Amino acid sequence: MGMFERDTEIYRNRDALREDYQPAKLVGRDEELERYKTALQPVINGEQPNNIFLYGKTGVGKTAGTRFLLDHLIEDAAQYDDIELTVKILNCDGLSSSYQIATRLVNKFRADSNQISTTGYPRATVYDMLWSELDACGGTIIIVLDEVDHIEDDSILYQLPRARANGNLTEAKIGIIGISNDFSFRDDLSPKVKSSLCEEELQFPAYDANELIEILSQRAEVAFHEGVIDDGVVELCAAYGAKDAGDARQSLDLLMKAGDLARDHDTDTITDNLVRDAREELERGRIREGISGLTQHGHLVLYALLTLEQQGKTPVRSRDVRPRYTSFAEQVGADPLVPRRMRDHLGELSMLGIISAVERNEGRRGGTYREYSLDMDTQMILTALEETVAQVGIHESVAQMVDQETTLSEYT
DNA sequence: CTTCCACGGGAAGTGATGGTAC
DNA sequence: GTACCATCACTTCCCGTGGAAG
Repeated sequence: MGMFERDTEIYRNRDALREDYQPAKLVGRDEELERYKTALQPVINGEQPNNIFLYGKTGVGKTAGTRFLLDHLIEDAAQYDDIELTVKILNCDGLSSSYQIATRLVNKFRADSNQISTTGYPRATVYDMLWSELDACGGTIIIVLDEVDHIEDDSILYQLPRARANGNLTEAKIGIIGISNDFSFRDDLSPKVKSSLCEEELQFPAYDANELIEILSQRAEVAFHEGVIDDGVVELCAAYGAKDAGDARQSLDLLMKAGDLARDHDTDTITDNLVRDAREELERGRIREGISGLTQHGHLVLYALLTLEQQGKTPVRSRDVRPRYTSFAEQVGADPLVPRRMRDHLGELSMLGIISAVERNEGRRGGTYREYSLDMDTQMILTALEETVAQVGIHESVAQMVDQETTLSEYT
């Protein structure tokens, strides 16, 4: 027996559950894709492409549908000698400024050996680089900006569609496809940008439970061997996805995680219980990821709330979190943040779903304030903190306190 | 009705960090 | 090296708000 041994194989093709898998047919998006196709038609006619704005909640097939159509568009455009089509897809997640978008776009057009740094240049320099890359590429260029709502300024969305009119480009014809799950993003755009970016608007509605079941069944059939999935598992995964705004991605992730758990445990069937375990596991991952992205003070605020929860002092308003937080900050030799900033951290934690906030208003007596409490199991948060945080001194004493379920008198 | 509270949101500014260009 | 440049976490300050108290 070697060191490695093949697992009991429940998967026929695990990739079919991945986000980037492209099934031959996209379920439940017929009308949307038909309209999308019409909006892309000018490309094949060799005309200036439409700018398209696509919106709909997460996991409703916006990105999948876009990739699907653009792959076909590239294929079909190849049959016409007079069309040189280039498609670049950029996910704007984690990029907050037009400057960042511009640097990434320049790099998309450049060879791996010739990439530019994402900081350091003046803004105008980066734009000039972008124009020369676009013109050097030439032909028809479609730029897909996925999660475009992450960009906090209009600049690139204003510049790109107008680059030709403003004389920055002479060769290339540019089409922008903006994808967003934030409905209000469109309304917040300046009128100038709105009119050019939103020439064609497409809306993808959420999947209903039946569509989710159909999608999951379609993928599961490819992904798993016969008889691996218990009755009701697909429906359960679909139900979780449907509850969270018709999100197919979430349902698929859940099914895949359940499959992975089954494989790890050397069992050959996926049961309802395994799906529930998978859900917990995914939740843990989400929390861990959220916590690892926090600053030192974010962690200290969370430790403060954690101990208060442990002592049964939650829900607690920010002014009562503060003394605990400042004492922790002093223990690790950090200057405590100003109250306003500490509240920002509390708000960030509740955005991440790690803690929950309830707004209260006692009018003239108490004004408006928020009461915070932990939204997750204390032990789970503590474990996540331990894995990602190097706040040794605090962590030890907090962990001990949680373990013994005693109240340490020095933190009152 | 007005008053008042503790907030949240936003603007402006600071100083550190990490980068380019000369 | 110097002169710039963008970005981040943060501070400071100010203004607007919901709703019970007066």
